Amino acid sequence: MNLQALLSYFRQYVVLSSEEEKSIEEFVSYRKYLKNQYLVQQGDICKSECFVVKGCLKTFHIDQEGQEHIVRFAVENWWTADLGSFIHQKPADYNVQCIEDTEVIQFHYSNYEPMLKAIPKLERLFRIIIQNAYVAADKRIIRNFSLTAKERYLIFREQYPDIEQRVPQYLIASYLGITKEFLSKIKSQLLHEG
Amino acid sequence: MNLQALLSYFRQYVVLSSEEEKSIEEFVSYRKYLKNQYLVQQGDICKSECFVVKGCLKTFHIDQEGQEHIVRFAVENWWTADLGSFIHQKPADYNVQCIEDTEVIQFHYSNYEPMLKAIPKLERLFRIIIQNAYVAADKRIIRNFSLTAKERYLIFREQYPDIEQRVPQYLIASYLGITKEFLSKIKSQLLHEG
DNA sequence: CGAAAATTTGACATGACTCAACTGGAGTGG
DNA sequence: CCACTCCAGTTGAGTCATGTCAAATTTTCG
Repeated sequence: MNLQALLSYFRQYVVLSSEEEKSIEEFVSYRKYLKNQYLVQQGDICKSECFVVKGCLKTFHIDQEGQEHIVRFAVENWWTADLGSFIHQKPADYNVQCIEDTEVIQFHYSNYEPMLKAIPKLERLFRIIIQNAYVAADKRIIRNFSLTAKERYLIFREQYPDIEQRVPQYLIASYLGITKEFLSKIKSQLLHEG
Repeated sequence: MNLQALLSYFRQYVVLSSEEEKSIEEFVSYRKYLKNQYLVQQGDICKSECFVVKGCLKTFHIDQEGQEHIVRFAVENWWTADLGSFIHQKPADYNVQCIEDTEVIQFHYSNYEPMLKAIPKLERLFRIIIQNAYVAADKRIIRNFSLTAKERYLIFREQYPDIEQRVPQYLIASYLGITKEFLSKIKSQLLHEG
């Protein structure tokens, strides 16, 4: 099992001893998924939190009308799963599905508290990671209120140029909260301007 | 300085020894603000994270067009400030202002890491609190995409009946991402239905 | 090459916004 | 206790951003 990607990610936030690094291995597992496979299905209990080593996934919610809404994407070095479901072991609000063949390092719910107990520094690590995610989510809420679809698209393109290359346009439209048709019109408008 | 409100809030999440509880006192301060006073101003560096003992505040962002957007409200037993600004000591994206006379327990940035060092359990505490806030923010993003303004208003009313009583309607409209006029129309429509 | 998936385009519909006028308290002061 | 102002809320007419639906086109990939 190759945990290098995870360990170097961790090292950005906390200093781990080599025993601690070793011990992480006991709590996690390495797993490969194929394109279109699901890691989490809405309504199920989310059993594992996943760190993406390779690949690309989408997290989406299906509403009462049966419409899909992309909540976020995940690529290399991102976390994904349904955190709320994982933490509280309640039915998931979201689906998580591979857009490409994907490899993840995951830890199972039953290992979560034991791992935190064994390596308390990880409390800090996860606090920082979630903190950043929270701040970003808050900003996204404001952007969705105060910016037009076109402005949001331009920001997305700048912020995640890599993701734009890897995922189909209709998923990006959904992430931005607009229809695929309207995004198409925005793009053609941008072309005919400059 | 009366920290009971804060301590009983903490006890929901972690078990603290009486020494630890005592030690918290060294890191925090108690402060009163009057209605309309600001705790944070957009552009300034946010120096303190605040726990609301009594009162009500709004967090809002002013966009390029000069329009205000309510990000959230805070009442008793909630935290408020600009977390992103606090953590990274960068200019704040948000204003935080009292809607009522308010009393808070706050800890200064310079005490943040020392406090976490002195009482490592608080890493866990803050992880859990922020985790919950993050999960809630994510859900709000989805709601804003998949629900109409009327549906969002009904959910807000159910979720925060207390807040609806305490804050003027035009601020609630802004929180919901709609204009005050449109919220007024929604309400009259709800009246004429049942 | 052919079928399925993704994207584009156009006509029309609508939810929500803007602006401006009006209503109705809640002070305030004379 | 009336007159005045100020602020929040309401209402209506017209507009705009974005959505819906359906058809045409392009791309992807077995």
